[in-house]
Amino acid sequence: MNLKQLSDMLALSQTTVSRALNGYPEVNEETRRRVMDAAKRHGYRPNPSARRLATGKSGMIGYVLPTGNAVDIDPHFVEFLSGLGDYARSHDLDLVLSPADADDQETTYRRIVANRQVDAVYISSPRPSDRRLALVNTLGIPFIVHGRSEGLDFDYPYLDIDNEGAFHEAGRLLLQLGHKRLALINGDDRETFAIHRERGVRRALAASGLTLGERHVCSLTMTEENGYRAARRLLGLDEPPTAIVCSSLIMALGVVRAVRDLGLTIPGDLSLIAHDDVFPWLRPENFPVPLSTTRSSIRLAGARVAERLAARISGLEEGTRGEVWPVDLVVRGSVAGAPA
Amino acid sequence: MNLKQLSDMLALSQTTVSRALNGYPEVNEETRRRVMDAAKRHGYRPNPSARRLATGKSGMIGYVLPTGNAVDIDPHFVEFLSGLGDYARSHDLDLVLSPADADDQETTYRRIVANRQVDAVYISSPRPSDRRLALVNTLGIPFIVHGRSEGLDFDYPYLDIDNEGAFHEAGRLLLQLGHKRLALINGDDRETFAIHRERGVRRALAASGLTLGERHVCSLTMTEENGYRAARRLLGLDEPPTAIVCSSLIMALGVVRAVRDLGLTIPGDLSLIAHDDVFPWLRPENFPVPLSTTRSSIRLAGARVAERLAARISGLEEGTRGEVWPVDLVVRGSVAGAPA
DNA sequence: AGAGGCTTCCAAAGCGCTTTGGCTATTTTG
DNA sequence: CAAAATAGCCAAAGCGCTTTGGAAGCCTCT
Repeated sequence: MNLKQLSDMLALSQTTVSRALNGYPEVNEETRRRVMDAAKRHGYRPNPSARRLATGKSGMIGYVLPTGNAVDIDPHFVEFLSGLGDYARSHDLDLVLSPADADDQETTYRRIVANRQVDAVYISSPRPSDRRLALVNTLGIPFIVHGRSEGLDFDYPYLDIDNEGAFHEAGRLLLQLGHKRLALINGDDRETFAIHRERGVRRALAASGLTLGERHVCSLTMTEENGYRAARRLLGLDEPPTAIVCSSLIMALGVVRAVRDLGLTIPGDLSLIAHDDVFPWLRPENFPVPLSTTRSSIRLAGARVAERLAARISGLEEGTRGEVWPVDLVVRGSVAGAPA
Repeated sequence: MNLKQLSDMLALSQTTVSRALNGYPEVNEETRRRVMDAAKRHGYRPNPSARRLATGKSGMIGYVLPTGNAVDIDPHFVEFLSGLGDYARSHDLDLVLSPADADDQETTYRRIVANRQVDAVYISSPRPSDRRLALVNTLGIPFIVHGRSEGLDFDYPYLDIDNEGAFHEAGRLLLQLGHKRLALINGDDRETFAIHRERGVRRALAASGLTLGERHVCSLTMTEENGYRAARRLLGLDEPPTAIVCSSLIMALGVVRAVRDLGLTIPGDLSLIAHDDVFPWLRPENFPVPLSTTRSSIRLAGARVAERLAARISGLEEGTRGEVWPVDLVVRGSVAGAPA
């Protein structure tokens, strides 16, 4: 059932039927009802390929997926996707993932924009002066950044959480508990979120006249193994930290294992706070010692990004508003006063 | 730069240019070279919307993503996606995720097929008599199933691992070590993979004249918390198991925690074998006691599924071949002889 | 009563590609 | 050597939609 058949059936022109269906004003309400009724009865659905060719709009949002043998998509992605899907489902949006060589994403961005394959894109894990942002900005496709960049000479729309604030709070709490030697086990410090977190911890320390020693900060991809290694290294220092702030629950697993291996205890010998993105399959309250966390649902962020993308596509959102979500600090058993 | 401009520039018809580019035989090789050369020089890329409208082919593969508030996409998905992306990237395939209400995926399948939005789809986490398979089979779109169904009256192409064989081996090893009371912590037993795994364990026990008691098998979604709960329950039984086979590394984390909570040890009091899908961020050799596993890379499966989908799209693969990968049993410190 | 303005509809021109059917040389065949 | 086959190219007809530029009919003013 295509437009021609439907309009023949109604003894109307394709023009009128098309307009009736798309809500244009220049059609009699009575006629519109007839058309919409017939369309529904016959299960008419406009062919998206044709519509796309005519309008240049695809009804899809895009994501360039960095791939490569050395590239692992991290598990945060899937949670974000859950949220995105929640919203997209109820708004008939599809998501197209365009795999790209991690070292050359530009070609792919150019392709999907030139081909009008998607109406909008989102970008995640941005870095300072991220070239992708400059690119999509000049390409002129609607986009939203999940996270933030820095050092760019233009504004852009984003959704981020207050990473600096969260880790500042975490640091402050530990200092209040009398800890003097903090350490930070961070994610990849080329990404802005990691930079912000480090900044937050440093700011907390500075307020107490302390600093974060170079040897007291680790930046690694967020695996259990890296958490373990970082903790072993930190706890093997001459002046080991009495408290650790950690960027990921998965790394925290490794930290806990390292502490055990060394015969130490949490929070007796070490206080631990980690960031929790809220995975359904790994919850901080279920750690051997319930884990204090800075908590922010990445899934909700996914839904919100989808919502804003949809708004931008339909022209409801304009400008370059940045949205920053506060982060909860949830105190559980893994923190205590500094050991004497 | 579109086809018309390019053909004008070459003083050829659109027909000839199109054919030259698409490798049709009725064009002089000399001409073809000229055309391809000019196309490359001017960066001509056929507009996919137009091509799709004309041919009905989209160059994309589809996946219907079950979503909903109660639905979590599990982290396996992202690893599978990594593999899929690896292959897709080098073959200019995009993946479109169509979010659907988990309880009504049929509508979405029908839509993407009717609209010719994708050239092929894959289906994951199949169940016995899975209606999705019957559906896509009758809809006539090329597809591959990751996993297997059962009880269907038609054949279909799939890629699966030998879940039954793997868990049979795991069970057999434990029996050889003198264990008499095995337990199974499984995934959702509505899914075929879980059924196969249980079958494998039962078969191993049966060969020794033993059985798997009802109370010795748990079927739960694969979270750390569920692993913990299952283990607590099992180890609290009158005749607790001396060995557990577990369907997931994430659940195994919970098992390990439960064992610790109870003051027991692995492998002294309990032997443990888990299935490892090979996540980069959680490795069995890094468990407090290195974990024995049945191991199969879900990422490689993703790449293979993409490869076969591409082959089916281009007509290189036909029929209903099922492909079953063997699974390695990797023995590490978490198994030992049964306690006296 | 004629000009101007709405309302409501339509024919036809794209959008950029593929594919059908045909045409002209050139080569092969009986 | 005429007939048939082949190679190489082209014009034009789709694919199914949106949108432009009217046009007819009916009011409303002045």
